[in-house]
Amino acid sequence: MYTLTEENYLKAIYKLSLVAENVSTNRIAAELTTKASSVTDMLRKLAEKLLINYTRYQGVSLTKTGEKVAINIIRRHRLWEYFLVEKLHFKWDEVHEMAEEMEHISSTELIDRLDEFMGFPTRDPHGDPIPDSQGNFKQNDLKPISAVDVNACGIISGVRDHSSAFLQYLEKQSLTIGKKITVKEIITYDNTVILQMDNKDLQISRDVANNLLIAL
Amino acid sequence: MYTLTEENYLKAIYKLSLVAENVSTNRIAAELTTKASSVTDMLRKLAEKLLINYTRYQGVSLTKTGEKVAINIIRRHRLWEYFLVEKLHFKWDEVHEMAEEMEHISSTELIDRLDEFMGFPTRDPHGDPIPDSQGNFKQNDLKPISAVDVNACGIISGVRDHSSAFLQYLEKQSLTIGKKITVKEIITYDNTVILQMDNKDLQISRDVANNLLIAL
DNA sequence: TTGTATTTTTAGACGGGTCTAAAAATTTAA
DNA sequence: TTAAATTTTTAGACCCGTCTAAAAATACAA
Repeated sequence: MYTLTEENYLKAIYKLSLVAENVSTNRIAAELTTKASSVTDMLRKLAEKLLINYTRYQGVSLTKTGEKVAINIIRRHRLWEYFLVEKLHFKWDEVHEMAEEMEHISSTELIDRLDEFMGFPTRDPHGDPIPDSQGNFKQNDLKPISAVDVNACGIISGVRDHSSAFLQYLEKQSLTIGKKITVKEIITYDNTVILQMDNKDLQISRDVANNLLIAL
Repeated sequence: MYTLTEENYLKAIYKLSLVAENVSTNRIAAELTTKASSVTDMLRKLAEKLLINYTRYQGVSLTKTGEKVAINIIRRHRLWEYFLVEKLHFKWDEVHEMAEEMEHISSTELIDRLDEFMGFPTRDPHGDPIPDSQGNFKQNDLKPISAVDVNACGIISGVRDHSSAFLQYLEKQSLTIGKKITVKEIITYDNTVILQMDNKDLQISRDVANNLLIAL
């Protein structure tokens, strides 16, 4: 239906749309580590196929169709990640690259059967919601630890950074999905955060606090 | 490691090598439904990468490396077919196209884990052997029903034609892998074969007899 | 063995996706 | 409000895999 490259552009635009209404050429180029000129070429192509709204110099947004396609790619990605972790016992920091390839397998019947096989999971191994076959899902309502008040208490429920370096660090500190934590103190000097978890204190840097999401 | 197209060429050459020592440009073109000139271009490229032995006008054969790559693609294809049938409950005539896409997922770790997850199966849903992680497998020693003597008796163990039309026909006639059959008679007029299976007689055409393999 | 048919290769072109370099539009700052 | 900086687009090129048309090599047949 769509080429691998088109799918990757749609996914990138969707992701960026979540943090900014209008997505710029340069943002897309950065996200896909490609050049702005390449992006412009592809935007023209996607606009022609009615997958995005695009006028020169004005940035882009997904059309209804484009959004549907993007959500479907994300569904496939997250279902395969779930499969890799739950069925093949990969660790949560090992699955991203593989899922990047697998998300382009086109059969919807396959994905629906996979979904059923795994019991219709609603969250992937990183806590991100898995859209159902209709594309419906509830967006996470989570906050980075860096944004909550002292004495706030919540459940670790997601990450903003999916890099294996970050995930491995979290794993090592046992800062995994489902853990209950309390924010004890925020050091004003460098925004280091002191957490309590399992009755122990734990220090995390500003960057980590920024990328670790909790449900209050 | 290799592009999708390179992998498809290697697989095609491997397949054709099983029935003819030296594989011609035209045979490959037919197998991949492309043009001879395109094949020539790709052969030069594969030869440069030391995956095939190629001299102009002389046809090609796989190098040791090329064969290893080809067998690995076949391993991936057959493991995914097994997965689709055994875990996701697809029918044996539905899985070929999906597996054609999935065989190009590159991670060997993934394939080895999948293999383990399914208990190291040795045959795919069509009876073809699945190479192990070292690339070892025993080639089937099967005969088409059209090539055995009257009164011969054996177990249906494979097919030569993997088209869904053929597989659906077999399914309908219950001529599936594992069934025990006896060749009762061969009509000399048109080589129709009369089989006995489950104490019932069954007629199959010359073409069907040619594409249905049994272990004696 | 010589001519014809077939197979294979070459030459040149095209589309998809990418790049660099330069031009155009937009934004920011003086 | 004009100049400078930044962003975006265009122009032209390249690589990959493909194609058509034509040339070259090989195989077949009289």
